[in-house]
Amino acid sequence: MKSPDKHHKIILAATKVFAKKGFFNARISDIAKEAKVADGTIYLYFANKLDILLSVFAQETEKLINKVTNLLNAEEDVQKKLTIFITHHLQAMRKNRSLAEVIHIELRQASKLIKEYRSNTFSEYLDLMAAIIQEGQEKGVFRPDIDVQLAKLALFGALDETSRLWLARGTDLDKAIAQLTLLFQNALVQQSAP
Amino acid sequence: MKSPDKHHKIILAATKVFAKKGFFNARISDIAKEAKVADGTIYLYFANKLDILLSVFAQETEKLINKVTNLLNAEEDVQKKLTIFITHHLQAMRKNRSLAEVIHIELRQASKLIKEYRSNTFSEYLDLMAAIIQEGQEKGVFRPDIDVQLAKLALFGALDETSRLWLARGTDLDKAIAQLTLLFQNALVQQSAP
Amino acid sequence: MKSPDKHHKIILAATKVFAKKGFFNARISDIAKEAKVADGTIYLYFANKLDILLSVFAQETEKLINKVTNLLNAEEDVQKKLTIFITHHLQAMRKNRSLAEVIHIELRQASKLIKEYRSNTFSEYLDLMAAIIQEGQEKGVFRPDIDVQLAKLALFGALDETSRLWLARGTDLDKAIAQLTLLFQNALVQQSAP
Amino acid sequence: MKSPDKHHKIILAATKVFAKKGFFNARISDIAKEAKVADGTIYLYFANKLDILLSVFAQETEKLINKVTNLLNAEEDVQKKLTIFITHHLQAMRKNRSLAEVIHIELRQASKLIKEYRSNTFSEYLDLMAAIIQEGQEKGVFRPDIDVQLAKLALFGALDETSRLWLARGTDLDKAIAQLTLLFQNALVQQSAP
DNA sequence: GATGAATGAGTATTCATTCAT
DNA sequence: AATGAATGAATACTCATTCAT
Repeated sequence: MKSPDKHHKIILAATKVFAKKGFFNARISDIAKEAKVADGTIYLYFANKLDILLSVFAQETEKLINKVTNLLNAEEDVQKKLTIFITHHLQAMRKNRSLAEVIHIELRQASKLIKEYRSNTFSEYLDLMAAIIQEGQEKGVFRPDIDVQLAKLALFGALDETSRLWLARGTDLDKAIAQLTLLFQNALVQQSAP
Repeated sequence: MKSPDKHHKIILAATKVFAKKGFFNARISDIAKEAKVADGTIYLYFANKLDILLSVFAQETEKLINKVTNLLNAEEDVQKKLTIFITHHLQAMRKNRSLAEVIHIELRQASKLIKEYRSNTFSEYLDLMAAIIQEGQEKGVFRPDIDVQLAKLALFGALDETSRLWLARGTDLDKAIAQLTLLFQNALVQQSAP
Repeated sequence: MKSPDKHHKIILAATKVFAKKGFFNARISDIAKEAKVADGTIYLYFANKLDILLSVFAQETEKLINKVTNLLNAEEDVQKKLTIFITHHLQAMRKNRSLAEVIHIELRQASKLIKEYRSNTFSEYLDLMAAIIQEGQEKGVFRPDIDVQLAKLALFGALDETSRLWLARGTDLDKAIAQLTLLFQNALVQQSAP
Repeated sequence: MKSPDKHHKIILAATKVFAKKGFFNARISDIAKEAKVADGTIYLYFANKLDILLSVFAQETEKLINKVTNLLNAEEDVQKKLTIFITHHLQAMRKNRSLAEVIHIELRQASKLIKEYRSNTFSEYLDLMAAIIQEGQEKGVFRPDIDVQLAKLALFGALDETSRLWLARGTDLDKAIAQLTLLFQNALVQQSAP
């Protein structure tokens, strides 16, 4: 029976190697060495190189979803929920730099290879944002004239670009969290009647 | 003397091929065939494969800068300038789909290879946004508590993510233009005193 | 574990192919086919094409040294030692035509690539000649006014040129052995006092 | 009409480049640049790359023959003739280092390509040695039991090996001239009857 | 004659994947 | 299950030669 332990070791190693070298420049043997298994062993757990990337991504996304869902469920206030999402996303990137690299660089890199690259799991993650915005609109807290899907997209784009700059230049993430929160609260919150 | 015409033909062909296949999966011979020159001819004009990508990117970015600068100079109102930038960027992507692909996929794809990839030229482009925001703040039209660099980043991220979705799903770009304008005007514009 | 057998098969094949085509005109795939392995397999055993040539040369030189050293150790008379060296060298070339080609054509061919091409191992081989000459001088058999290094050089040049002609024209090697022996005995042996 | 001047410039340039890089590593464009002509111009004077090498070699050999023939004709004594040949050969190498490289490295390098590489002209040069030896035998000065062709070969091999060492290590050529003269006089001269 | 831009055949080397052990 | 030696397809780049100007 395939060992879940080995499967995990390979995922971890692959995340590291993909983050460091990029999908195309990563070698199977790099991953094997990092995971301390033989090259051939990898093919007992994954169909091919792309499959490894997809698995890495799916698994990490799953974790993100679970974590942030819990946080959101514990909160009533939609404005605070928005803050929570922004905060958690960027903190998660900071906590797992390799994941950050994999998400916003490698995923795009392989996008030509993956038909449905922003697949179910990742869409679910993005939809957590959509749900917050919609809830805000329904509660009359967020402006009703903003398209939910567009806002979701814009927010994710902003988050992603922010984490890219952090990766590249080591900019201040805490400041970014505060600023993005401010920016999107401004953008979304309904002006209270005088 | 090397023909500028051929240089141009190769750039065009490369943009097309990179957009279609991605940098790593593009073959020099694909580009040569598309440009209707011999493989070797490419090396009379470019040092290597990466150099082609860089040249494509630099040239197209230059065009973007020139075009949008002209449009912005002809406008006084900062809010309208913001609208102009958003509108022009997405329309330029629509007009040159290959460029769109190259910008937001290929550039990241090769980012591991290019140290300063988002270098000079592209930074200049992004700084056009920063200039608008700053001008707005100075004129008292935009909120002063928003960090210019952060806002620039967020806006570009939103634009980029939007064009990505358009590339992937063919979403409605005109609606996106309207919505992003609305969203960022909300986010940035100072609430007038009652 | 890499098979020593395969290493050997590749060396043999390379010797043959280099001898037949020359270093620059030999193709890795020629060697692979001759050795009945895949092209890639060669790179499990050798770093690159030049490394193959060097390995071939080093190994064959080693064999020459071992064989002729044994023969020389079994002989006391220096004049006979000289004869033994000349004889063995040319007979070895005759026995292994490919080696002959590699030694005096390929080695020079690649000499621009190899800094210390006539390095260690081959120098050792040449020094066997020097040792004989020196011993002859010390025993008062060979003329003392001849420079050992020069004589060594001249003798090797003569042997090498002889084997070249044999390769090119198939001249009579046995006659050459007799004649070279005669020539160098004349050249080196001290005239006995009347 | 083809300019003899340009032909000469190319020969000179080729000698230099072949000597420096070796035949296979020399580029036509290197030679063209060195000769200050266009690449294509070379093909107005030579059929192909190998033809250049052959022409270089033939022309330089011709010069050697003419020069040494004059010197030999001015001398009666065969022993002195032998000395003259040895001296002139090594001095010529010293005077034209590039020629030396071309003769003993490049020629062998291309030997697989040239069927009759040691062609007529070069054979003529070698036969000057044979003629000296034969004359010596006929005059009763040189030993009659030495085969003329073999002796010629041995002498050339010794000269060639000597110039190789000079090229590689910068050894003392004057000493080499003296020693080789001594060695081959010993080898060839008939012991005077008591 | 002279040029040099254009050509395109040619090849060492890499690396994902397989499979005998 | 695990190994890692073996495979061989795949490709960026070079350079001798040509030929339109």
